[in-house]
Amino acid sequence: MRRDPFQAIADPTRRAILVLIAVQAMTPNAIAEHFDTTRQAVSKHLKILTECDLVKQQSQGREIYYQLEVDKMKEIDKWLEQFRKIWETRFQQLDQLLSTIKKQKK
Amino acid sequence: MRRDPFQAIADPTRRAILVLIAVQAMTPNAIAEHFDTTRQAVSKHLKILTECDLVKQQSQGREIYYQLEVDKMKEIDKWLEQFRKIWETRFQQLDQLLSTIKKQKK
DNA sequence: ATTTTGCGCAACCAAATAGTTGCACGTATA
DNA sequence: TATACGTGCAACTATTTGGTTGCGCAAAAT
Repeated sequence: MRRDPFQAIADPTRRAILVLIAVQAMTPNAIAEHFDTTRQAVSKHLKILTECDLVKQQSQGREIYYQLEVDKMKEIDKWLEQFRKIWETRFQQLDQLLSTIKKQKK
Repeated sequence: MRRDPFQAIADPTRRAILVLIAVQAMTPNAIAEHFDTTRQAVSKHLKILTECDLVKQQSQGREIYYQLEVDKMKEIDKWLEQFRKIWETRFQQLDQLLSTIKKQKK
């Protein structure tokens, strides 16, 4: 089974769940109340998110709180890094171009 | 049809294609040579990437060069932004904790 | 002790997806 | 002009995915 953070954040509901529990840990039921879906559906999403370490569980009595595991998000950020370099370079080039035009005007 | 950059980068082959053409624009055939897959499969991935504006085409004779559209990557980066804030805050907190311990040692 | 609540899990279903094969079309080359 | 090449696209298949329903189990409430 393919299970990586990229595949995990492909689903809009899962992205929303991540944003939601980033603020504070929540139970599946509490999460489900925020969306137009059932607890079981949320539970499945949480399972996927847990399997790729984007969230972690924390039992408290019969309730299970899910909270964001921010470290795994860095993996996505790390992959983006290489592209960030590109757009920063291009921005610099644009910047240089603009300042060249500016100088020519003077 | 769901078509957003998050869903696009969920596939490892598509991520590899993006990295590949980030360096320089390439034709579908040239891209396919880099992977253990057929041209048609690559073509399908390119279609998806094109549909969500992560790449753009540039015809040259009968060849079609595909190049990275770096701007759309920023959309993913923008979403990550909110989590980056979290891990930076946590790092600061850890940093403060460490310096507190350091002071106590003195 | 019995009922309710919160939960995970397995079975099932419809829709989406990755990949293959075959074809059509325009561009080069002979 | 005839042939080869580079490509997109449609049809088909196997697999995956998101969602639902219906369990069973353990903790809390009655």
